[in-house]
Amino acid sequence: MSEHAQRATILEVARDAGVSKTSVSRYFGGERERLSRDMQRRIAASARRLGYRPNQMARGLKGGRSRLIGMLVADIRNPFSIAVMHGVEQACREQGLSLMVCNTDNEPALEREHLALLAGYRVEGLVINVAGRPSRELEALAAQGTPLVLLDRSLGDFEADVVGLDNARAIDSALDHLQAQGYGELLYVSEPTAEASSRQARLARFREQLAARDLSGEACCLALDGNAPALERAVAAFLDAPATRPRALLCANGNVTLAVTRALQSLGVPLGETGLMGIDELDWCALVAPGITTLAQPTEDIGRTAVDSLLQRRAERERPAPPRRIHYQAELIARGSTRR
Amino acid sequence: MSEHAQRATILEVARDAGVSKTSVSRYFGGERERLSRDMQRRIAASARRLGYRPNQMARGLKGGRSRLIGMLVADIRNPFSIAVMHGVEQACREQGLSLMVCNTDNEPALEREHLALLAGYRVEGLVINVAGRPSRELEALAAQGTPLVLLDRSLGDFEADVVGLDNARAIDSALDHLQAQGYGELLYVSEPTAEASSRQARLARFREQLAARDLSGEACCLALDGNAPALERAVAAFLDAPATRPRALLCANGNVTLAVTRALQSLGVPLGETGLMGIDELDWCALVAPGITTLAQPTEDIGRTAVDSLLQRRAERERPAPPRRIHYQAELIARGSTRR
DNA sequence: GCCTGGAATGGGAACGTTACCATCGTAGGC
DNA sequence: GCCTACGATGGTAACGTTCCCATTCCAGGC
Repeated sequence: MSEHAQRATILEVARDAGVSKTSVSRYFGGERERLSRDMQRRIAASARRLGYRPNQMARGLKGGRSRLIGMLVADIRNPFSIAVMHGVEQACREQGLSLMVCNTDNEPALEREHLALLAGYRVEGLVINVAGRPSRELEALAAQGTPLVLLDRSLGDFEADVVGLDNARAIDSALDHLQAQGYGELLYVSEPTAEASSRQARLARFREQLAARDLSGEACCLALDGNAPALERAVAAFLDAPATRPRALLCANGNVTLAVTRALQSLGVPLGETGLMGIDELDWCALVAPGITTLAQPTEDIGRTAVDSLLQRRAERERPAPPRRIHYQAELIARGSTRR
Repeated sequence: MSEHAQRATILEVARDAGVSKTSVSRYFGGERERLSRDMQRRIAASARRLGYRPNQMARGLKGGRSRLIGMLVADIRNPFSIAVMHGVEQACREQGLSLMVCNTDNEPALEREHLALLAGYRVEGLVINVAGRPSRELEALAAQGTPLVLLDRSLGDFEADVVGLDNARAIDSALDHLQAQGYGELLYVSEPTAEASSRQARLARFREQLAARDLSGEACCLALDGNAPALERAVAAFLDAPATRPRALLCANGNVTLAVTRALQSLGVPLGETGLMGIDELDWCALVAPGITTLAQPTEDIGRTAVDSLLQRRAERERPAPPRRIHYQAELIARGSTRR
């Protein structure tokens, strides 16, 4: 291993060990036990001495197995995405797979671009968490047989496995809790639902249950990026309207919880008297004022399950099993913000 | 593009367009302008119709250019890491590079494993943010000529470019601020410094300045993972000790700020009267009680600069330029936690 | 008219692996 | 003692690119 030595190749190792490159290939390709004790020792010694690492590019080319999993994240700064990604990463590592993470910043153009790149690397599976309709690229990948799993949101009528939260029951348990705590006038705050099925599911369930239960309230969808004033106005309007029962706000996800908490603080509204509750558990929910009640998603599990699902698809390859939908239950973490 | 069609190859496109594969290669390899108008049209049409994407594996193999950048992150759940990663990712995209992110969860074994994998993919550059001494793997990578850049922490006497915070001046401005606000008795809280140069630099500067200024105080280093009680005891001891001037806590990074805030809350200590300040700006610092004063790092810039540095190294290839060290200034965000 | 040169294109040999198909012993069944 | 079969090993042809070196064509200088 001199100064600017190129990486050693399988051929050099083979020569150095006095064996054929096939044997070296077998050694590193997981067929070690097929080799004699002696040969194993010699290969190990040579490889170690030369600092040999199998070239994954060559491997991927020849065998068609890139050992790569791609992940498309709509917003990498969302803690939920990070937590899921952590699960995905662990599962991949356990399987000897590497992960390529691409952040689309919610831009469809970036999404297509990244998808094209991942396709170029011939990823063996794709974990996807993006907005919008399925792009040409995605359809090509699917048609080509790349295992896909959608995180949190399904994609139009696109047929693929989905792993996420049981949104209906999550909303139900939120409402159960709020009702039990005596809140009767609700405002549900969400980001725009147009492009994300999970947001739609939550919103729909909220509306549905509002009618079914002894509750009144409304929902409000708005984009959060930078227009805090709009949100503040909406919250203020809700708080100023006449009401016969205690009021509470329900936030559709962590981003909303952050924005709403800011708005409430800016309006000087004390939490608890006015209820506040959010989907997604965040680091700081325990720290703000009386603590913010949340519904925690089992993020790591979701990530791991996504990878499992991918591998299963790959295993049953040509079999056209119907799309699986795996829904996890949220866990209620009650804190002061829903205690009057 | 039939149901389970394999991806088209360059040869198929060439045949379909009635040209040679060299021409197709040129078209996709960024030598488009060398081709006649007519040929460009024909290739574009065929490629589009067949859904052709250059196989990056083959590219990487032949040309030795993987178009891949690797990033090693010690703790992916640290918001600082995420923010930097976002910058890295943007810079990579602008350069047409893809990013492979590996999380080491602060485990040296995982670090080696991931490094080996990245080496296998022949990454063209490596952004590294990990603890500990340089591993064999890392040294091999470096010796082989892979451009490296260290994030936030330097690695023993390992020679490589470093991008991070100007730790000395960051501590100075923290102390300036605390002093100006009238605090005179300080507790500096850090995670163990053994394996991270930036932690060492901050701690050393703190101790040094304590002596140089009219301040008294001490420093306390402890592991945060799960032993909240220990931290709580340390904080309580500081608060109980007799003092002639107002007390303040200075947190070495975002993790510490989170843990200390929890400890203070659990002890029922009001912020402001007891000062609190942290390095790293976090989503929720404005939300907790009177707001927590922070020193914000220019995370995106740090990430982008890291990639720039990598590219520059690659450009000046065989030239043995001395290691560069780029240090950014932190920005003070004053809030209620340091107002008496 | 011939030679030079550059622009447009094509052919073939790598790149480092793996998969398939030999080849070689040698132990065991008859 | 011979044939079979299996276990251990090796040789070689792909995989899909890029890069180097032709080749062709035509414009322009002498």
